[in-house]
Amino acid sequence: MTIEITPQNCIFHLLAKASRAGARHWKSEVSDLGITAVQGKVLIFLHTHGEVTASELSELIALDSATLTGLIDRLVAMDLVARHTKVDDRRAVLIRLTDNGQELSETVYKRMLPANEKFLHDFSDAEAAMLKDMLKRL
Amino acid sequence: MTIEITPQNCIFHLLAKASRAGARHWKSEVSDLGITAVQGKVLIFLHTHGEVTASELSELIALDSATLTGLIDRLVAMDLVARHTKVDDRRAVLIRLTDNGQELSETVYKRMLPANEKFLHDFSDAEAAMLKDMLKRL
DNA sequence: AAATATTATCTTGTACACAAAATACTTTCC
DNA sequence: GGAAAGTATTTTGTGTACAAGATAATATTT
Repeated sequence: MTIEITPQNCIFHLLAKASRAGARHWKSEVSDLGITAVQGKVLIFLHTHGEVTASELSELIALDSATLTGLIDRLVAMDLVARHTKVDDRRAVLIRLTDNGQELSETVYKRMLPANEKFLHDFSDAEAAMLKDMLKRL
Repeated sequence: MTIEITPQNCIFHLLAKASRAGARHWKSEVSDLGITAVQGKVLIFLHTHGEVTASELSELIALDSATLTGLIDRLVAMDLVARHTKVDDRRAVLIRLTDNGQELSETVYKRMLPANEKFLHDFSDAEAAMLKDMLKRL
Protein backbone atom coordinates (compact mmCIF):
# COMPACT_ATOMS: atom_id res chain seq x y z
CA MET A 1 0.00 0.00 0.00
CA THR A 2 2.35 2.69 -1.18
CA ILE A 3 1.11 6.22 -1.16
CA GLU A 4 0.71 7.57 -4.65
CA ILE A 5 2.72 10.74 -4.92
CA THR A 6 1.13 13.52 -6.87
CA PRO A 7 2.83 16.79 -7.74
CA GLN A 8 0.38 18.49 -5.36
CA ASN A 9 1.74 16.35 -2.56
CA CYS A 10 5.36 17.03 -3.36
CA ILE A 11 7.14 18.69 -0.46
CA PHE A 12 9.03 21.07 -2.73
CA HIS A 13 5.81 22.27 -4.27
CA LEU A 14 4.03 22.59 -0.93
CA LEU A 15 6.90 24.55 0.57
CA ALA A 16 7.12 26.91 -2.39
CA LYS A 17 3.40 27.52 -2.37
CA ALA A 18 3.21 28.10 1.37
CA SER A 19 6.24 30.35 1.26
CA ARG A 20 4.75 32.49 -1.48
CA ALA A 21 1.48 32.71 0.46
CA GLY A 22 3.44 33.85 3.51
CA ALA A 23 5.37 36.40 1.52
CA ARG A 24 2.15 37.83 0.11
CA HIS A 25 0.62 38.06 3.57
CA TRP A 26 3.65 39.71 5.12
CA LYS A 27 3.97 42.05 2.18
CA SER A 28 0.38 43.20 2.68
CA GLU A 29 1.25 43.99 6.30
CA VAL A 30 4.13 46.30 5.43
CA SER A 31 3.46 47.61 1.93
CA ASP A 32 1.83 50.76 3.32
CA LEU A 33 5.30 51.61 4.66
CA GLY A 34 6.67 51.59 1.13
CA ILE A 35 8.79 48.50 1.58
CA THR A 36 8.71 44.94 0.27
CA ALA A 37 8.37 41.78 2.33
CA VAL A 38 12.08 40.96 2.14
CA GLN A 39 13.08 44.54 2.92
CA GLY A 40 10.87 44.37 6.03
CA LYS A 41 12.63 41.20 7.08
CA VAL A 42 16.03 42.80 6.67
CA LEU A 43 14.96 45.80 8.76
CA ILE A 44 13.79 43.48 11.53
CA PHE A 45 17.07 41.59 11.56
CA LEU A 46 19.01 44.81 11.74
CA HIS A 47 16.67 46.03 14.46
CA THR A 48 17.35 43.02 16.68
CA HIS A 49 21.00 42.45 15.80
CA GLY A 50 22.33 45.95 15.37
CA GLU A 51 25.21 46.57 13.03
CA VAL A 52 26.27 43.45 11.13
CA THR A 53 28.54 42.67 8.22
CA ALA A 54 27.07 41.68 4.88
CA SER A 55 28.15 38.07 5.36
CA GLU A 56 26.66 37.92 8.85
CA LEU A 57 23.39 39.23 7.47
CA SER A 58 23.59 36.84 4.55
CA GLU A 59 23.98 34.02 7.08
CA LEU A 60 21.12 35.30 9.25
CA ILE A 61 18.53 35.52 6.55
CA ALA A 62 20.00 32.62 4.58
CA LEU A 63 20.41 34.55 1.38
CA ASP A 64 23.22 34.54 -1.11
CA SER A 65 25.57 37.50 -0.66
CA ALA A 66 24.93 38.38 -4.30
CA THR A 67 21.24 38.77 -3.52
CA LEU A 68 22.09 40.92 -0.54
CA THR A 69 24.02 43.43 -2.61
CA GLY A 70 20.95 44.51 -4.53
CA LEU A 71 18.76 44.43 -1.44
CA ILE A 72 21.11 46.71 0.46
CA ASP A 73 21.49 48.97 -2.57
CA ARG A 74 17.75 49.61 -2.55
CA LEU A 75 17.62 50.14 1.21
CA VAL A 76 20.50 52.60 0.94
CA ALA A 77 18.71 54.43 -1.86
CA MET A 78 15.71 54.75 0.47
CA ASP A 79 17.97 56.08 3.22
CA LEU A 80 17.01 53.22 5.56
CA VAL A 81 20.45 51.66 5.95
CA ALA A 82 24.02 52.75 5.35
CA ARG A 83 27.19 50.91 4.43
CA HIS A 84 30.44 51.45 6.34
CA THR A 85 33.79 49.81 5.83
CA LYS A 86 34.83 47.74 8.82
CA VAL A 87 37.87 49.29 10.47
CA ASP A 88 39.85 46.15 11.25
CA ASP A 89 38.98 44.40 7.98
CA ARG A 90 38.59 46.66 5.02
CA ARG A 91 37.10 43.83 2.91
CA ALA A 92 34.02 43.69 5.10
CA VAL A 93 31.05 46.01 4.86
CA LEU A 94 29.13 46.94 7.98
CA ILE A 95 25.44 47.49 7.47
CA ARG A 96 23.72 49.82 9.86
CA LEU A 97 20.24 51.33 10.16
CA THR A 98 20.03 55.06 9.52
CA ASP A 99 17.88 57.22 11.78
CA ASN A 100 15.03 56.80 9.32
CA GLY A 101 15.66 53.08 9.20
CA GLN A 102 15.76 52.82 12.99
CA GLU A 103 12.40 54.49 13.27
CA LEU A 104 10.84 52.41 10.50
CA SER A 105 12.30 49.17 11.79
CA GLU A 106 10.54 49.66 15.12
CA THR A 107 7.21 49.96 13.35
CA VAL A 108 7.91 46.90 11.26
CA TYR A 109 9.12 44.94 14.27
CA LYS A 110 5.93 45.71 16.18
CA ARG A 111 3.88 44.30 13.33
CA MET A 112 5.70 41.01 13.15
CA LEU A 113 4.01 39.22 16.04
CA PRO A 114 0.43 40.19 15.12
CA ALA A 115 1.11 39.30 11.49
CA ASN A 116 2.42 35.91 12.55
CA GLU A 117 -0.64 35.24 14.65
CA LYS A 118 -2.98 36.37 11.92
CA PHE A 119 -1.31 34.16 9.36
CA LEU A 120 -1.43 31.18 11.71
CA HIS A 121 -4.88 31.84 13.10
CA ASP A 122 -6.11 28.40 12.00
CA PHE A 123 -3.40 26.72 14.01
CA SER A 124 -3.32 26.00 17.72
CA ASP A 125 -0.25 27.15 19.63
CA ALA A 126 0.99 23.58 19.74
CA GLU A 127 0.48 23.12 16.04
CA ALA A 128 2.21 26.38 15.22
CA ALA A 129 5.16 25.43 17.40
CA MET A 130 5.36 22.04 15.73
CA LEU A 131 5.22 23.55 12.26
CA LYS A 132 8.00 25.99 13.08
CA ASP A 133 10.16 23.24 14.57
CA MET A 134 9.68 21.08 11.51
CA LEU A 135 10.57 23.93 9.18
CA LYS A 136 13.74 24.55 11.15
CA ARG A 137 14.77 20.93 10.70
CA LEU A 138 14.66 21.12 6.91
CA MET B 1 4.63 34.01 29.92
CA THR B 2 4.46 35.24 26.36
CA ILE B 3 6.88 33.75 23.90
CA GLU B 4 9.41 36.27 22.72
CA ILE B 5 9.26 36.42 18.97
CA THR B 6 12.57 36.69 17.21
CA PRO B 7 12.97 37.16 13.49
CA GLN B 8 14.38 33.64 13.35
CA ASN B 9 11.11 32.36 14.76
CA CYS B 10 8.94 34.29 12.35
CA ILE B 11 6.80 31.99 10.22
CA PHE B 12 7.38 34.03 7.07
CA HIS B 13 11.12 33.75 7.49
CA LEU B 14 11.00 30.04 8.31
CA LEU B 15 8.82 29.30 5.31
CA ALA B 16 11.02 31.28 2.96
CA LYS B 17 14.16 29.60 4.24
CA ALA B 18 12.70 26.11 4.08
CA SER B 19 11.29 26.75 0.64
CA ARG B 20 14.64 27.93 -0.67
CA ALA B 21 16.31 24.87 0.85
CA GLY B 22 13.76 22.67 -0.89
CA ALA B 23 14.25 24.43 -4.19
CA ARG B 24 18.01 23.96 -3.94
CA HIS B 25 17.60 20.26 -3.16
CA TRP B 26 15.15 19.63 -5.97
CA LYS B 27 17.28 21.64 -8.36
CA SER B 28 20.27 19.46 -7.58
CA GLU B 29 18.15 16.43 -8.44
CA VAL B 30 17.25 17.67 -11.93
CA SER B 31 19.99 20.07 -12.96
CA ASP B 32 21.84 17.30 -14.82
CA LEU B 33 18.83 17.27 -17.16
CA GLY B 34 19.48 20.90 -18.03
CA ILE B 35 16.37 22.24 -16.36
CA THR B 36 15.65 24.37 -13.31
CA ALA B 37 13.64 23.35 -10.26
CA VAL B 38 10.52 25.21 -11.35
CA GLN B 39 10.80 23.92 -14.90
CA GLY B 40 10.95 20.38 -13.49
CA LYS B 41 7.81 21.07 -11.51
CA VAL B 42 5.99 22.32 -14.59
CA LEU B 43 6.99 19.21 -16.54
CA ILE B 44 5.63 17.00 -13.77
CA PHE B 45 2.32 18.81 -13.71
CA LEU B 46 2.00 18.48 -17.46
CA HIS B 47 2.98 14.83 -17.20
CA THR B 48 0.19 14.05 -14.76
CA HIS B 49 -2.45 16.42 -16.10
CA GLY B 50 -1.87 16.30 -19.83
CA GLU B 51 -2.74 19.31 -21.94
CA VAL B 52 -3.90 22.27 -19.85
CA THR B 53 -4.56 25.94 -20.49
CA ALA B 54 -2.19 28.56 -19.14
CA SER B 55 -4.70 29.62 -16.51
CA GLU B 56 -5.29 26.03 -15.40
CA LEU B 57 -1.56 25.55 -15.04
CA SER B 58 -1.26 28.87 -13.26
CA GLU B 59 -3.91 27.64 -10.81
CA LEU B 60 -2.22 24.26 -10.38
CA ILE B 61 1.20 25.53 -9.49
CA ALA B 62 -0.17 28.67 -7.84
CA LEU B 63 1.86 31.07 -9.92
CA ASP B 64 0.86 34.35 -11.48
CA SER B 65 0.02 34.08 -15.17
CA ALA B 66 2.68 36.71 -15.84
CA THR B 67 5.28 34.43 -14.29
CA LEU B 68 4.02 31.54 -16.37
CA THR B 69 4.53 33.40 -19.64
CA GLY B 70 8.28 33.53 -19.19
CA LEU B 71 8.45 30.00 -17.85
CA ILE B 72 6.61 28.62 -20.86
CA ASP B 73 8.69 30.76 -23.22
CA ARG B 74 11.83 29.08 -21.96
CA LEU B 75 10.33 25.58 -22.10
CA VAL B 76 9.19 26.27 -25.67
CA ALA B 77 12.69 27.47 -26.57
CA MET B 78 14.00 24.16 -25.21
CA ASP B 79 11.45 22.27 -27.31
CA LEU B 80 9.92 20.68 -24.21
CA VAL B 81 6.42 22.14 -24.48
CA ALA B 82 4.39 23.76 -27.24
CA ARG B 83 1.62 26.33 -27.24
CA HIS B 84 -1.61 25.79 -29.17
CA THR B 85 -4.63 28.02 -29.44
CA LYS B 86 -7.71 26.42 -27.93
CA VAL B 87 -10.25 25.73 -30.67
CA ASP B 88 -13.42 26.74 -28.84
CA ASP B 89 -11.87 29.75 -27.09
CA ARG B 90 -9.26 31.54 -29.07
CA ARG B 91 -8.18 33.59 -26.04
CA ALA B 92 -6.91 30.50 -24.27
CA VAL B 93 -3.55 28.89 -24.85
CA LEU B 94 -3.19 25.14 -24.51
CA ILE B 95 0.14 23.97 -23.22
CA ARG B 96 1.26 20.53 -24.24
CA LEU B 97 4.43 18.47 -23.84
CA THR B 98 6.39 17.88 -27.02
CA ASP B 99 7.83 14.43 -27.69
CA ASN B 100 11.08 15.58 -26.11
CA GLY B 101 9.13 17.00 -23.18
CA GLN B 102 7.12 13.82 -22.75
CA GLU B 103 10.27 11.77 -22.55
CA LEU B 104 12.00 14.15 -20.15
CA SER B 105 8.94 14.54 -17.95
CA GLU B 106 8.89 10.80 -17.32
CA THR B 107 12.45 10.92 -16.08
CA VAL B 108 11.70 13.91 -13.89
CA TYR B 109 8.52 12.33 -12.57
CA LYS B 110 10.37 9.17 -11.56
CA ARG B 111 12.79 11.25 -9.54
CA MET B 112 10.17 13.11 -7.56
CA LEU B 113 9.36 10.41 -4.98
CA PRO B 114 12.98 9.51 -4.15
CA ALA B 115 13.86 13.21 -3.95
CA ASN B 116 10.97 13.79 -1.57
CA GLU B 117 12.07 10.93 0.65
CA LYS B 118 15.67 12.04 0.62
CA PHE B 119 14.74 15.59 1.55
CA LEU B 120 12.50 14.35 4.37
CA HIS B 121 14.77 11.57 5.57
CA ASP B 122 14.89 13.04 9.08
CA PHE B 123 11.12 12.85 9.35
CA SER B 124 8.96 9.85 10.18
CA ASP B 125 6.11 9.09 7.79
CA ALA B 126 3.66 10.51 10.30
CA GLU B 127 5.70 13.69 10.71
CA ALA B 128 6.04 14.13 6.97
CA ALA B 129 2.30 13.70 6.51
CA MET B 130 1.61 16.21 9.27
CA LEU B 131 4.02 18.74 7.78
CA LYS B 132 2.43 18.43 4.36
CA ASP B 133 -1.06 18.78 5.79
CA MET B 134 -0.06 21.88 7.69
CA LEU B 135 1.52 23.44 4.63
CA LYS B 136 -1.66 22.79 2.67
CA ARG B 137 -3.67 24.66 5.28
CA LEU B 138 -1.67 27.87 4.90
C1' DA C 1 -26.08 43.87 -33.88
C1' DA C 2 -23.44 47.50 -31.34
C1' DA C 3 -21.79 48.78 -26.89
C1' DT C 4 -20.18 47.12 -22.58
C1' DA C 5 -18.21 44.06 -19.54
C1' DT C 6 -15.53 40.04 -18.71
C1' DT C 7 -11.89 36.77 -19.36
C1' DA C 8 -7.21 34.86 -20.95
C1' DT C 9 -2.87 35.92 -21.90
C1' DC C 10 1.03 38.87 -22.61
C1' DT C 11 3.96 43.08 -21.76
C1' DT C 12 6.47 46.11 -18.85
C1' DG C 13 8.78 47.28 -14.85
C1' DT C 14 10.68 46.15 -10.31
C1' DA C 15 12.50 43.00 -6.95
C1' DC C 16 14.28 38.74 -5.28
C1' DA C 17 17.47 34.45 -5.85
C1' DC C 18 21.61 32.16 -7.07
C1' DA C 19 25.90 30.52 -9.90
C1' DA C 20 30.19 31.93 -11.57
C1' DA C 21 33.57 35.19 -12.26
C1' DA C 22 35.79 39.60 -10.92
C1' DT C 23 37.75 42.70 -7.43
C1' DA C 24 39.82 44.05 -3.30
C1' DC C 25 41.71 43.17 0.95
C1' DT C 26 44.05 39.70 4.55
C1' DT C 27 46.42 35.91 6.04
C1' DT C 28 49.74 32.37 5.47
C1' DC C 29 53.80 30.35 4.12
C1' DC C 30 58.39 30.29 2.67
C1' DG D 1 58.80 40.79 2.92
C1' DG D 2 56.71 38.95 -1.20
C1' DA D 3 54.07 35.21 -3.57
C1' DA D 4 50.23 32.30 -2.92
C1' DA D 5 46.11 31.11 -0.77
C1' DG D 6 42.02 32.53 1.33
C1' DT D 7 38.04 35.63 2.45
C1' DA D 8 34.37 39.50 1.76
C1' DT D 9 31.83 41.67 -1.37
C1' DT D 10 30.34 43.05 -5.94
C1' DT D 11 29.40 42.18 -10.90
C1' DT D 12 27.24 39.71 -14.56
C1' DG D 13 23.92 36.78 -16.39
C1' DT D 14 19.79 33.88 -16.05
C1' DG D 15 15.49 32.70 -13.99
C1' DT D 16 11.59 33.15 -11.04
C1' DA D 17 7.73 36.23 -8.90
C1' DC D 18 4.18 39.67 -9.00
C1' DA D 19 1.59 44.29 -9.83
C1' DA D 20 -0.38 47.07 -13.25
C1' DG D 21 -1.54 47.93 -17.70
C1' DA D 22 -2.17 46.41 -22.71
C1' DT D 23 -4.26 43.34 -26.07
C1' DA D 24 -7.35 40.24 -28.00
C1' DA D 25 -11.21 37.23 -27.89
C1' DT D 26 -15.68 36.03 -25.71
C1' DA D 27 -19.96 36.93 -23.21
C1' DT D 28 -23.58 40.01 -21.87
C1' DT D 29 -26.64 43.70 -22.17
C1' DT D 30 -29.57 46.73 -24.39
